[in-house]
Amino acid sequence: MSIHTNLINVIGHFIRMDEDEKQFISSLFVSRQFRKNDYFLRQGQVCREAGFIEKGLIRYYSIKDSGEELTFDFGKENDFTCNYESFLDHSVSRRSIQCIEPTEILCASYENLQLIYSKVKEGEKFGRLICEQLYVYALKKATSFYEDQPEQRYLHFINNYPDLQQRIPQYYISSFVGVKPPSLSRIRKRLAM
Amino acid sequence: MSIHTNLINVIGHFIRMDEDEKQFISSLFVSRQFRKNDYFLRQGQVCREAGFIEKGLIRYYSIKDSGEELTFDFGKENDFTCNYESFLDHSVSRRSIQCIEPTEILCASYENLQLIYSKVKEGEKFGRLICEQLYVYALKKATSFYEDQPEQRYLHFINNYPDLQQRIPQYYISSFVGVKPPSLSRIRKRLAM
DNA sequence: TAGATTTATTAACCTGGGTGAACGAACAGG
DNA sequence: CCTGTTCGTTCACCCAGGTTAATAAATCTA
Repeated sequence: MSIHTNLINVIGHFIRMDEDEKQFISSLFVSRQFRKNDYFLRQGQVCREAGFIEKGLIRYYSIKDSGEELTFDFGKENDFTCNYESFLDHSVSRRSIQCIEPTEILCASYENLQLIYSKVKEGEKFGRLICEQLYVYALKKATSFYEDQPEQRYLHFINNYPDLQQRIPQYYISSFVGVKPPSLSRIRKRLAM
Repeated sequence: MSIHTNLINVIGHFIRMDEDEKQFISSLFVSRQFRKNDYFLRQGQVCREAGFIEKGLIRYYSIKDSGEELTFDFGKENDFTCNYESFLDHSVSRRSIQCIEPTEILCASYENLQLIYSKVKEGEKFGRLICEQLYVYALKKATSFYEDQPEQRYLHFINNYPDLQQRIPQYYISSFVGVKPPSLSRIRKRLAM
């Protein structure tokens, strides 16, 4: 019986598991393939699965009242993904999760996730640590809008994700940074000089 | 033996407790009095207590490299408070929590909080729900910088906290909204017309 | 209460991002 | 290989917020 090595390694950064538990956790995830532009989650749906990105690249976005698309995050290999709020309380998602490359995601249903929490020794701890990590990340994101200019946010992006810069269209990046495409062009021009 | 009524009521919004548990939880919190401008937590310290604001008003702020003070949140009666990151892993806090009114805070040490998690039936659930609430709030905050103009963020502030507007100096509010005081003045002038 | 300090507003000027449009490059599909 | 589309950049113009400084109002405090 095969095991999802990357997934187990990443979970291993959070908690300790014995071999049976690794096998058990692995068995709760099923691999799904997505083509470019396919959706892992669509606005208006309820997020019923949590995912682990085995390969590929996704973006999180929402649509403003004005109709404007807003890309506020990306996910790549070895990242977890879901709309956490929607996943937790089965509320309708206001955000979409779209693959911007051919992507393989290991998916676990809400019920299977609960099995990890209840059956695995440190399962509850895993859930809490994931939530704490999400919180710290969201807080950092909010803080960057207080503390940094768009130029600095762009620099953070290319420093934190040097590989992603090549794989993501500029207009997704500009949205992520919080400016419009012409402005990101100007920033890039300034930095190049 | 007296019970912290407000505290227990607020916790009651998250979990169910029997009378013994209410009494037990109450006993883990000790009341502390703060004068205006006193600190619940100073930048550079480790946050060793979580608090419940019984009465008064606090602000969260950090200092930018430039020396500029940045007020990014407020807390008022019936809110919980701490620097969650620092509290959880005993890391040094980069943020300060200061009372901007005479304030009474019911305080529980890290160890006492762990007692709630371990001894109270739904204690773990309480911890998780608090974390989820923090996450959702931080995410909303980040989102508001993507979606809203300063004017809209100011309007959200006065709609969400109509009572606080009178109790907080303008230059804290302007910082919270993400603009400088002259700009908030202009926004207020625009709105008044 | 008077004087000192802090806070809020206003003005003038500057800067950086938004907007709409044009252009060229890259790309996809037939 | 050509053609239509998409994407990134650039331009000109506009506008909102930043900056600095002056002033007015509110608050402390002795």
